[in-house]
Amino acid sequence: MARKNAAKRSQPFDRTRHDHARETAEDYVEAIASLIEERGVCRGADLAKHFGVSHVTVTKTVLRLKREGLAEAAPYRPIDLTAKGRRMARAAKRRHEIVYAFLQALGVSDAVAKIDSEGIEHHVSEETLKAFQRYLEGK
Amino acid sequence: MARKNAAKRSQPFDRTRHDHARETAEDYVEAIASLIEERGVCRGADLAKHFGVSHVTVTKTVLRLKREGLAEAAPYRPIDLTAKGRRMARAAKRRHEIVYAFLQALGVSDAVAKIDSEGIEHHVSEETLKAFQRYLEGK
DNA sequence: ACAAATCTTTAGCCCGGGCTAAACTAAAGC
DNA sequence: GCTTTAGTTTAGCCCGGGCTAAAGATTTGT
Repeated sequence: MARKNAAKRSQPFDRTRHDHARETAEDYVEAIASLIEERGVCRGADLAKHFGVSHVTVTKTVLRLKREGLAEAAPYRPIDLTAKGRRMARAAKRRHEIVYAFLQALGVSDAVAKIDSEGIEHHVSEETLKAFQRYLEGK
Repeated sequence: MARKNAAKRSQPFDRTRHDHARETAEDYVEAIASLIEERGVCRGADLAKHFGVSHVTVTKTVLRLKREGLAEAAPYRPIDLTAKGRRMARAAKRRHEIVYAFLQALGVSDAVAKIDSEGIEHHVSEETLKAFQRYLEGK
């Protein structure tokens, strides 16, 4: 993903070039958490079905999550989240829910609100999220 | 970017796996159009500065845009958009402006609205955009 | 007109996230 | 217990979008 402007890059905390990887990680930990909640365990095949990608892609991505200390799994065993992964999952879920409820409150149909909220959730700052919440409360 | 669910993939028009590439293309044509408008021509170096990436990355991306019939440029010459590229740029700009105005109207600060709208614009459907416009008009 | 400065391209690398094919492990059925 | 079936991993490929280093083209200035 292209950085949006030069200013951002020259900041002290020069953002990683891999926003996209972060988004994927958020999607995965969120999905893993929800699958564990729903059916007790999360298997690679479940994730493959959930995201509509091949199981091989899932394996590779989960490998990265392990590398980054977000997930853990013994070979051929179900996937679990680390404390860090669970924290990220909770945060992502919260954002996701707020965005989804907000779009619905604005009059967007459920189906479209679902799709759009999945795309939007990774791009709303805390400030914007607060604005969404204000709207939700004030209506 | 991971596909969001299996359903979408099993649709007749199985969406391309490269949503991300489309977003980049939209950002680029939008930037190219705006640079041409501002200063008459758009050079690779301008884009590099605008996105905060190396000029080499710009060259590669512009090559892809040419391949896809969105941009055109003779070697060592300024970059121009094709009719198709201009159409995409107009559509992106419109979406961008609506999202930006909407966030501001919701009470988000200008700076944050600017950043968030850049991330969000690629993920709002026409239906959501309509809802944003309704809110803008009705307030 | 030529030298210097600026801009662009090419070559070659990295990683993320897709894929298929093939090998391997674990679970289920008999 | 052994075989089948289901799930997982490994190998090896593709493309997008980052990068640096080096080479080539254009513009500018004297």
